[in-house]
Amino acid sequence: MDTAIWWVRRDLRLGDNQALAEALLRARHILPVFVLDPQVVASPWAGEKRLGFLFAALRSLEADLHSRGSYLVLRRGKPEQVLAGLIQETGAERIFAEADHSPYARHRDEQVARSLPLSLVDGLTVNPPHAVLKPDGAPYTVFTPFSRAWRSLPFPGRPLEAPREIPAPAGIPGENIPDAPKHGLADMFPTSEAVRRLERFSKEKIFQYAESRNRMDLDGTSALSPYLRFGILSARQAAWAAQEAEFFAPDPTSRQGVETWLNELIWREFYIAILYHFPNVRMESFRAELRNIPWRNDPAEFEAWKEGRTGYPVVDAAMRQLSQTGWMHNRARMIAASFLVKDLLIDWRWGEKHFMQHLLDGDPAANNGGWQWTAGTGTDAAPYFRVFNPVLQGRKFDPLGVYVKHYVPELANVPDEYVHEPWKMSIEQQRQFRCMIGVDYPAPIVEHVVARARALDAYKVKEKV
DNA sequence: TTTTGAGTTGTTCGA
DNA sequence: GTCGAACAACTCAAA
Repeated sequence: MDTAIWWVRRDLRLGDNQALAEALLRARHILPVFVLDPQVVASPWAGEKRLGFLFAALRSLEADLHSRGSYLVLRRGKPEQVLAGLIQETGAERIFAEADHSPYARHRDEQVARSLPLSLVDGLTVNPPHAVLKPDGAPYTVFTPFSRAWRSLPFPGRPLEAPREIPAPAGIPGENIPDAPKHGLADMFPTSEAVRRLERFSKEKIFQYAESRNRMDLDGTSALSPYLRFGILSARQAAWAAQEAEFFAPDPTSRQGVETWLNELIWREFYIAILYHFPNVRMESFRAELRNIPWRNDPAEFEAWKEGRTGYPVVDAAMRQLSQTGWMHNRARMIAASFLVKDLLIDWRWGEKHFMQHLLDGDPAANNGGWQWTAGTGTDAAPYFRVFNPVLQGRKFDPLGVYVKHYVPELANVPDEYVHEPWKMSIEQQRQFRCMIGVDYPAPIVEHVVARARALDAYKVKEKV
C-alpha cells in the first residue's frame, strides 16, 4: 500500500516499535499521528503531572521523527473522527497501532475498528494477556503460577533497532504539542535518558536490586516506570536487558537481583492481564466477600494523608514525594497505601484515584493491582492481618531517616532514634531540636496500635457475608 | 475427580 | 536481643 497511519498511543518510541515496524513493512509512506481526546484530558483520572510528562515525551518523539525525515501530526478530538478525517486527507489504507489491553483502550479501539481499517500489533507487554493462560484456557489469578507460565514461554528476541528513515506523506497539518506545565517534573525523567538509564541500571544496580530496592534512602530501584508507562521504553527492551544482565551476573546474589527485577516486569504484565480478564476490578474488590468493608472515609483525615501531615514521618515523606515529584518509591507506596486503607480505614479506591492524579507512571492496571493488594481485596492479596507499622517500616528501610528528612524538613534536626516517631521526644527535646509536635510537625492523627485493631475488626465483615 | 502443596513485600507475642 | 509461631482459613493450580 502507499500510505498507512501509525497511530501512536502508549508507544512513544522509535526503537523496538513493532507497530511502526509493521507499518513500514506494509506501506511506502507512514503518517505518525497522536490523537489528544479532550474528554480524556479533562478526566479526573488523567493527572496534570502525567499530561506534562506526556507532552514532553511527544516533543521528544517529534524531534526523533524530524531527524528521520518525518514529523508528528497531533490532532484533538474523538479518535474515530480524527482518524477518519486523516484517512480522507491522506488516502491512507490502514492504521497500525500497538495493542493496549486496558478497558478504556479496548473500547476506544473497538469504536475505531467498527468503521476504519485498524491493525493492532502486540508490544505493550512481552507476553500479551491472551498468551499467558492455564492449560484449560482460563486466566491465572495467582502471581506465582502466572510467572511460571510467563517464564516458560519463549524469551523475547532482540529488540528492533529504530528505523533509520521513516518516509512520510507531505504536508499534513497538525496542532502544536501543548506546553508542559512549568513545574519541571518531566526534567527528572527526560525522555532522551530512557535508553541510557536502562543500560546503566542493567549493568550496575540491577545486581544489588534484590536488597537495595527496598531502601527508600538509596537510589536502588530502576526508576524506569514512567518510561514503561508511555512506552518510551518497551517491555521487551527491559526484559532483554535483564536477560543480558543475567548472562553477566558474576554470583548468585547478582543473579537474584536480576531475577527480582525481571519479576517486577512480570508483575506489570500480571496486573495488565488481570485488568484485561477481570475489568470489574476497576470498580470493586476482586474478592467479592470484601466488598462491604465499613470504611470510615473521614474527609479531613484523607486531606491530611494527601498533604503529608499525618504525623507519621514515613507516610508524610512518601505523600510529599508524590506531590512534589510525581513519583514515589515502591516501598513508600506500600507504606502510604497501607496507612490510608488500614490505619485510616479509607476506601482503597480513594487512594487509587489520588495516585492516578499524581503519578507520572500512573497506570490503571498496576495502580489498581497495587492498591487491591495492599487492601487485601485483590488477587493474590496480602493477608488481611498484614498491617504495615509505619515506625518499623521506617526504621527498617530508612534507618537514618535520610528519606524522611529530605521530604519532611521540619524533622531536619531530630536525632535518628526519634526520626520515625518524633512524638516520643520530651518537650525539652522538641525545643532543643526545633521541632515542636503539634506546632512545627503534626501529632499522629491516629494511634497505630489502636488503628490496627480497628482495621482488623472492620475486615471481619467477610465472616458476616 | 480428588488431593496436595503453596501463596511478594508483616507484625506481634512470648519464650 | 533473637527466634519461632500465630495470625485464618481459603482458594488456586497442578499432579
